Amino acid sequence: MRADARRNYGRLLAEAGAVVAEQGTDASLEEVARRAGVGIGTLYRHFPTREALLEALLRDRFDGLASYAEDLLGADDPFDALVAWLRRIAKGTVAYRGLAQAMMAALQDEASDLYVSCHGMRAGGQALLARAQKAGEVRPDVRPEDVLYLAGMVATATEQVPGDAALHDRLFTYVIDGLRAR
Amino acid sequence: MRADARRNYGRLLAEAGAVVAEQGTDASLEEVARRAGVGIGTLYRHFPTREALLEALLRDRFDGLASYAEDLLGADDPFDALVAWLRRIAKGTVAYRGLAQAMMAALQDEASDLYVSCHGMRAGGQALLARAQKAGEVRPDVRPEDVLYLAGMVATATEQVPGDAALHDRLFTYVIDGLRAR
DNA sequence: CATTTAAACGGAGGGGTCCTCCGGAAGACA
DNA sequence: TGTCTTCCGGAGGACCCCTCCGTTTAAATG
Repeated sequence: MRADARRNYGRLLAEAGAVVAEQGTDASLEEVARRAGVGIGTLYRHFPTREALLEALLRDRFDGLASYAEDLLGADDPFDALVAWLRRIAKGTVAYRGLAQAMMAALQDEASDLYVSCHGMRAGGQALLARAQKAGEVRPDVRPEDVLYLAGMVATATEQVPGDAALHDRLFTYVIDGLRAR
Repeated sequence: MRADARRNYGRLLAEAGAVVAEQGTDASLEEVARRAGVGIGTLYRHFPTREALLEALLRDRFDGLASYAEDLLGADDPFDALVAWLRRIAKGTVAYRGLAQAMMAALQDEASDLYVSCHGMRAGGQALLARAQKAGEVRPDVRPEDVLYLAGMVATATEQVPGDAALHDRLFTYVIDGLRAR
């Protein structure tokens, strides 16, 4: 990779982080390129698609969630472990407005950059869920995808009502209680 | 209202219904005008904002949900009544892709066309919830807005995964069970 | 009918965005 | 220093949003 290419890649990623944090996942890519002091063509060469850019932006986060899941597999209470993991997902997903949507869409498109990139995270969640089910704490009919959708759903609602943290907590609580085996 | 104005209003509304059904709530308004055989200026005169158009499109649906709630107030089981109402909301919201989002956003903007227009529906839902809570079937900490957000959340997930009706049902079930008083 | 008038129409136009494509710039390596 | 290959930049075509205003036309009036 040539020196200028590497430099531009870094600048683009940094500015993309800022712009997407401000404007959400469908921010203007031309503005990202402008702020990075780079031509729009350069942006498209490094990130052929909006999703590719998003994926680069999220890779670390996915890895963090994967290793967090591994840590939690050693926790005492399987249910609390799952809940803690989901809470972190739901909180983190709010970082970029529109991200929850994008994630839910990606979850059903196995060829998408995002789907592939979050594989480790998915596996971690699956393990946490299986453990909690085996312990009889989570209803047995819950599928692995379900918990991710639930987290995405809560995150979506939270995005729409950014001010109301109490609402977010209540919604999260309902969903978690709905998961619990009776 | 002049005859041509009334005619154009009707055409615009009809085509808007079709286009939004196809493309979702952020469909091209220029295409709506084109299909209606009307200038773009005419569209903006009748519907100054995208939300105004959406509101006109949804008014009947809101009224239907309001009167459905009234009917259900006479049903035997308060919990089942609430669930039936929510199920109908969640199903209906999927008619237009992006609608659940728009509704959740509108719910916190009391000045928005959508917020005002769905007042009757909100009141109906509030009554159903209060009855179910008084009967001790729904946890007491649930606020009136919460149930609408929950319906919107499920609808959002369903929009993202249009094919999987079973997923939709599962998610709906979790959320409903989370609402139930233990 | 003919005329007038005010409501309604239409679409050009300025400002954005997306994405492609290719001539030109500039690293890298000899 | 010169060559070669990679990389850059931004013009350009297509689309969309929304406003503004000259023109058309329904409808009321004489």
